[in-house]
Amino acid sequence: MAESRAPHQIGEYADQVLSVVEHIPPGTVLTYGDVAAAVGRGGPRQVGTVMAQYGGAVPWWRVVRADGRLLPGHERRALENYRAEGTPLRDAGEPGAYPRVDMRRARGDDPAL
DNA sequence: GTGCTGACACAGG
DNA sequence: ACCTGTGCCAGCA
Repeated sequence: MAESRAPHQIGEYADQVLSVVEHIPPGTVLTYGDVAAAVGRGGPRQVGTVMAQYGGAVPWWRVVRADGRLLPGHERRALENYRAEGTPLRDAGEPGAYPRVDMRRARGDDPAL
């Protein structure tokens, strides 16, 4: 019963998702689907929803779309981190067009997958 | 109960 | 490279 009503306790699902993201080693990235698979529950959309709310507490830039696209509006922020971590990128060479993560090389080697 | 929305994935054009 | 539609799962009006 009476569990002290913690003001909005983070659901266990969100907790697991954040945990996985925290464990992504620098220089590598995972897709939303990968994280969902690692957690073993929900889908990429659920992961996205969780990240939208608590992403600020974890290295959100290490989670990208399956095509290696960066978050709309945060490309700049992500690039800064990738440059500092040495994350392999695919340069488009076109000005104005932001580069994308080279999934073939940057994808995390998480054994959960 | 129905429908829309969302930091997604994938196939087609 | 871009856009569109469909499938998926959960939350919310």
